[in-house]
Amino acid sequence: MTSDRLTIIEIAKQAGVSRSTVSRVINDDPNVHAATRQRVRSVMQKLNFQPNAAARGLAAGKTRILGLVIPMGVAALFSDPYFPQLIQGISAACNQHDYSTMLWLAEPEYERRTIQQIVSAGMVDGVIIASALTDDAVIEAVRTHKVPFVLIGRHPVYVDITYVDVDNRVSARDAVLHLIRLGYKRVATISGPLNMIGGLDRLAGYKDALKARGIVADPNLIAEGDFSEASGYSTMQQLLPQEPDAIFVASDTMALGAMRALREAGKRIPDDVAIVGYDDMPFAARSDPPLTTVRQPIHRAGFVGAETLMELISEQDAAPRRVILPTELVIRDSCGARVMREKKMRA
Amino acid sequence: MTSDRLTIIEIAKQAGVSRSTVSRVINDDPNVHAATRQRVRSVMQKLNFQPNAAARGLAAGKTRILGLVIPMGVAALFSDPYFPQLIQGISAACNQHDYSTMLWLAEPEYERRTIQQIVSAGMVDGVIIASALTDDAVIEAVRTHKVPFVLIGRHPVYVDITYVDVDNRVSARDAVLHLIRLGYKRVATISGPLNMIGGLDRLAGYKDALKARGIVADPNLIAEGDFSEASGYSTMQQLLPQEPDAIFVASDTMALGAMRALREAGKRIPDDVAIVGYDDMPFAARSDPPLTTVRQPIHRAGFVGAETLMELISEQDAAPRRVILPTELVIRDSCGARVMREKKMRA
DNA sequence: GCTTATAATGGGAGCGTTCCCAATTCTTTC
DNA sequence: GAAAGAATTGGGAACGCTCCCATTATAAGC
Repeated sequence: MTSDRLTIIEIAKQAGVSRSTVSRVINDDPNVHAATRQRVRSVMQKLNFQPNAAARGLAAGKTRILGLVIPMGVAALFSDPYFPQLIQGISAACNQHDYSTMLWLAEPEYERRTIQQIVSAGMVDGVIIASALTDDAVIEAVRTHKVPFVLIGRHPVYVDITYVDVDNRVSARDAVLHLIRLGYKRVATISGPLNMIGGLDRLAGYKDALKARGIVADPNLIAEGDFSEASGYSTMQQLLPQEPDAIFVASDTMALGAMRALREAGKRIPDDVAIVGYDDMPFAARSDPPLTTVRQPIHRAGFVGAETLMELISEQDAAPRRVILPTELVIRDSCGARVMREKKMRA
Repeated sequence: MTSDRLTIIEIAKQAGVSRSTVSRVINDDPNVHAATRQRVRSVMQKLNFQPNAAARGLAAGKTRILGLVIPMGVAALFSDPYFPQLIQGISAACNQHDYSTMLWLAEPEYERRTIQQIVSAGMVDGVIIASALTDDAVIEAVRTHKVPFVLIGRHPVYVDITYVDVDNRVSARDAVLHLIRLGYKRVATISGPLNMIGGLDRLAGYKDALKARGIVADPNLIAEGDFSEASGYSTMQQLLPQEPDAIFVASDTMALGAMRALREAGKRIPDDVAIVGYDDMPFAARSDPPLTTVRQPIHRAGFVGAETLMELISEQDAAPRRVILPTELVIRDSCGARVMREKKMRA
């Protein structure tokens, strides 16, 4: 029974070299003769050898694993395709750079243990924190433990943190300006949760737009949702008595809910109430009517976030980075722009 | 600078015991005096000690990490809430049992490397394979390498494999029988991809139902989709000339597409064409009209799958397990059952 | 051709745990 | 109160790799 685990030593033996040389080949050390490298490689290939991850991690102090932490405070996000897209981006970057992804959904009850594990068990070389609340405990923890990390979404307070984000504020402002330009007079908004930076920034953008046009923001036209369809629905109902003629909704999922409420109230979209969403989720193009929305590159954010984290890991004392990804206002039917243009052309 | 990493030895020193005893406490070995255990525990707590994962993994040969492998052949699944729910279930089980989750989205190009890594780098103690194609290479690999694994969804060929699934066939049959009982004469189906066991089984269930009622299946009323909204849409268009009066769609996401096609064709649901979906995704209850569908417990499947895998890991030579989770036909408006009942009551 | 620099290689010493066996300390029993 | 057994504890030897330094082979320079 020679079914011992395959180790670097066996490879060394078969290739006629030492442990060290095999290790060098594995780690792409340039100080190996080309012929030797080739020989070692082919032995590894032949035996289907894969170096033991735990041993490498222990010896080198690096695991080549990135942690993805998703605080589950806002479970709503998990019921739409936001996270799948983000995860795909991260995973693609990991595959490309020979990293793996560890996933932690931080449910509140387990959070303390989880956090400890993340920061001090040495399981991961760094972590990506997605859509954290503004006062997230995980951020605090990785910060004090000096674990490399990047946020998906900027941080409202700390300025020395690396993050990947879109310009929520400016893109929201532009979306609202689009509505104003189309002639709507009472533009309302359903914001995201205001304990998340994205929610906060998009609301600020909404206000910026009004101010830019000299319009005084009416607090009755502003309501807070939680990114879920249900909240879009109920919040829209609550807003209806204020008779808005247009509404900027901080996520497509909520926009769907809002449209459902409008439909039930007998309002036509965009004729009675125009609507603009945010995200450009796959379903936005297929809703009835198709939703005008702000497209943000979620997959790309995950990809870039992971790559940025890898850079942070390899450079010690790397300076914090801020990556802002571009957005795009996708004009479909729900904002009324098309209808109006057609009318104008007919006239 | 005594900023050396905190190890078991420091804990031992401060608690006045040996390495071994600390290790015993960490691993809940009963052979430790209660008082000693207490003392060690409090020192660990005070210093916020977390044993090094790589070292444990190396020494014990166990990582307490489960791998979740999602072959990305069917990317469609990733754009609806199926995976988020599944992942949440798995993650919840892991949290509860002190495991972590490693995530691999197996993109075809990287698959070989990824597979090797999964099976022979010792990163994980076992793997969960979700929605694999029927001839998946990953399954082959974990099988020959004797890595414990469970499938989400049964395997069409191997019978000695542990899996968690719902009874796709029977539940699909019941859904179709429901339509037949309501009096529909030309019941069509949009199946899932036929290289996935779920797609296969649900189609078989459809045929079972027809046969049970002595109806000869009309191949023109059967069309294959790929679980995506777009495929639901185009497949429905293709089916329309056959003039079905009801349709069983193998996923809610496809059902959404089918409804869009029907709407565009001027068909009323359920009056002109009744429709039944599968999954009971969150959006099914809110579609227009609300979708009658087969509810399957996705979150629970993930949870149970993870727990089952943990059992497999701890018992050597465990016998394969087959877990079948219950489904439920959720009757809403799209199948016409309510409308009919109301009509009947009025009469 | 001999010295010196340089490219390749080898081997010892960890990395932080667990596991096993031996040693010690309590208990129990007669 | 001594012997035997059980409960508790300690320490050496892995686990499979990387890292550093020493050594050997090769190339370059005069």
